[in-house]
Amino acid sequence: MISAMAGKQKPDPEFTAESSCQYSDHHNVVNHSFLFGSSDDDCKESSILNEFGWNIPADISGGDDFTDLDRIESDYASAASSAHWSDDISTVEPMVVSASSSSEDRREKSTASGGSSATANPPPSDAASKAKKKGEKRIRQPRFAFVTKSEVDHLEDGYRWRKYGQKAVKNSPFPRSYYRCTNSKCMVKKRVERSSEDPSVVITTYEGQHSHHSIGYPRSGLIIDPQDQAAAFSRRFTPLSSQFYQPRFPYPQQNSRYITRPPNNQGKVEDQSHVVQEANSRASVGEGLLGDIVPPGMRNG
DNA sequence: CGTATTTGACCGGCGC
DNA sequence: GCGCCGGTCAAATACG
Repeated sequence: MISAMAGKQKPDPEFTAESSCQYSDHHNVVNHSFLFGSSDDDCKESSILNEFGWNIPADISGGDDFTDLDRIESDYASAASSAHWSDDISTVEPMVVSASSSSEDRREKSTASGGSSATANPPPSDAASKAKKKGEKRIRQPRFAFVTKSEVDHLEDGYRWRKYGQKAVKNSPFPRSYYRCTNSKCMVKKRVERSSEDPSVVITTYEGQHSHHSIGYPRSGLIIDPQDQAAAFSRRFTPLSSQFYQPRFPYPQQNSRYITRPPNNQGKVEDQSHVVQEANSRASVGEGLLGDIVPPGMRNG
């Protein structure tokens, strides 16, 4: 993955979801656009579209069939520029990306030296493993991303995630967070970042597929049609309201105007909260966001 | 005390 | 070869 990303890091300054995604917040929900991609190798251009491998099938756009990339970009740009939002959980914008190869887990615990300079004497033992890993080409898991209008960064999806990294994003005041599924046998990862241009928008990228129904139910991995995943996400994905989850914002909230809402919006808050509760209840019964993605027959849970 | 998060260094790929 | 960058690691820390 690193390689795939690194290849595009130069154009990355144009990594602007705002300019590339379409959404509507007219009434709390949602234009589903599904972006299926191809491999990263096909994504040589500069926008998030390319990183995510935007490619939209016509049939599952929830009423708006975005089969034209330009249309998506322009639509989303207009939506973002207008920056009018009626609710903090208004939009889910799924995208699917298939990536070709990855070297991201090349080191998976290969060395104890890791990175911390705190370890005064990092054992150079990783050289060997490095050389070994070097030849290995990782098969990258399919990715699908959402552009979600939400005040919270980390969206509840019924699975538990452990944060393993955070990086500043170029040309963005907001960091990107990296999460891994807490299930040790599950290699699913996700990235969460907030759009720099429209702080009300959260971009969540999932990579891989859960090999378990819910926490603690391992199962052999299966490949599922990414379209199904996207469809499932579009139905299920719900930002977790601050009523239920109040994440820490380690970064400056200069755009906090998007994050807090006046008390006179209680009606809307109430409206959204039930959605969140629904999401939470699903999680509690082990459905999870991916419940739709993992067909019942494939679940162990 | 176990688990999750923070955080700075490290890694590998790419462009120059 | 060097620097940049996205992604990852893992010790330190925070949290329950």
